[in-house]
Amino acid sequence: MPKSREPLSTRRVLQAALALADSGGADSLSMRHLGRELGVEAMSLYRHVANKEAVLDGIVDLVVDEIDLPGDDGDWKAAMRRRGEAAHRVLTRHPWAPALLMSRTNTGPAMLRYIDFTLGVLRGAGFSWRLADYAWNTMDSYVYGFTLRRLNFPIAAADYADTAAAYEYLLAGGRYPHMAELTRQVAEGNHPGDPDITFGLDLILDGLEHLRDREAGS
Amino acid sequence: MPKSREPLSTRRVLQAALALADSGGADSLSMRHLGRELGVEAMSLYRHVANKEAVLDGIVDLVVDEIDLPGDDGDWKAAMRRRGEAAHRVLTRHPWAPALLMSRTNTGPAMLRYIDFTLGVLRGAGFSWRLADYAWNTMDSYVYGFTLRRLNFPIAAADYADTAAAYEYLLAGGRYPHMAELTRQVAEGNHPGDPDITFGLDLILDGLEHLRDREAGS
DNA sequence: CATCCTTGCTTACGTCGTAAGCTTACGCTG
DNA sequence: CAGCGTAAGCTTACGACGTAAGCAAGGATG
Repeated sequence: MPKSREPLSTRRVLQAALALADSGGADSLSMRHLGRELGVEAMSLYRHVANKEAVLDGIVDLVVDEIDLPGDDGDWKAAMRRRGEAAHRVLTRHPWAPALLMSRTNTGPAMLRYIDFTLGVLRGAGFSWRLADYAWNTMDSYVYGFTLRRLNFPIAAADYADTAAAYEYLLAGGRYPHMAELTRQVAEGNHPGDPDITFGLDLILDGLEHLRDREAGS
Repeated sequence: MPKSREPLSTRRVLQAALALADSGGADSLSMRHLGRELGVEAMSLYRHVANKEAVLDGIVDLVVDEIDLPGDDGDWKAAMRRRGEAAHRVLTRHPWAPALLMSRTNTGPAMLRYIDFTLGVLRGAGFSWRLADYAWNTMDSYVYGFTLRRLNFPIAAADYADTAAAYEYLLAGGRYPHMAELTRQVAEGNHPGDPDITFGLDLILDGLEHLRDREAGS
């Protein structure tokens, strides 16, 4: 047994915090728990981290840093779609992250790099500054919003059809006729029900392309 | 002073909780604080409400119930746009609400009514069940996502241009060239910067119309 | 009048973030 | 090598939090 353990550092604290959130969700990330995980008292963490807010900011930026930025090979739409899918994938790996990402102002280096890359792709594709700004805002609102909703969807994707049938009691009263019918369509297998992020992604990208071309033409 | 105050009720508890969240944000909504506001001990609330989760579910549904459903006058796009704008407006009035709305499964009556209405509009406009389902999911992911991000935007809309200039130190190092240039454009007044929900709303609605027509044609 | 049920109160437990001050041990200077 | 400053971690403590368990009072019902 090592009598003097490896010393703490901001980096080590944040990595442990990330692991803790991944394994037990955001609720299990307390300063006391985090200290225990590092073999240290809670108050010792404050030597390396201003407060819990700083820990949350830090691990969000660690997550954003995991998002791969595709190379810009000239096809801006493909690059943007891959970027959105990568973000969705990473955020799904860290289910506690989207809520934090959206409800705080994040100006960590990974986030800035990520936004800068996106603006670069759009500008390279001929978007005006105004349109590029609106474009990435729309994209990200959708991607984060979709991911957060998706993670809290009550039903695991696998047995969606089964569960939809079980929910039918809610809809039996005839008060929500369209929802009832939609549920029936899903239960009967006529429609997968489980939404996929690429639907909205392509929809938005096609729309953006159209706006860019119209702006250029006028 | 009335010796016997008006008795509590689930309704009264939820309304007080809503008022409390509106006035002090989600953090100020604790069972103890809520009891104090009603002239009652915290534990007394549990006669009328299962636990705090139920309170949160309840006030979210109260907020959703404030969203006006436009009459469906045959113009589905206008109805959907008004619906999105109304949701955005209501959620902006209750800034604590979007995070709760997105990160929990809400099956309150107001929410169900709201979704049912939306499905009705889309079905009435000739969307297939599959496309209608994807459509409202995309719309809502964007509307809630946009609203939540917008609420946490660091800069009040009014003085965006001024503040953008102040942020420039962050971008001076040349590490984020596109962000720096975008900030400059905003600071110089060439582009408002402040995003507006209708941009993405119209973008999505136009895309949906296109998909519907293509599906009908094939 | 006796009973029960509803409503609200009291007390208590284990958790949380963190302020304030203390101890320990390492590295530098003289 | 002695002395000391400083950094790292520890201890204690405070005022929140959600809520389990049981109690008290008062009105309704037999």
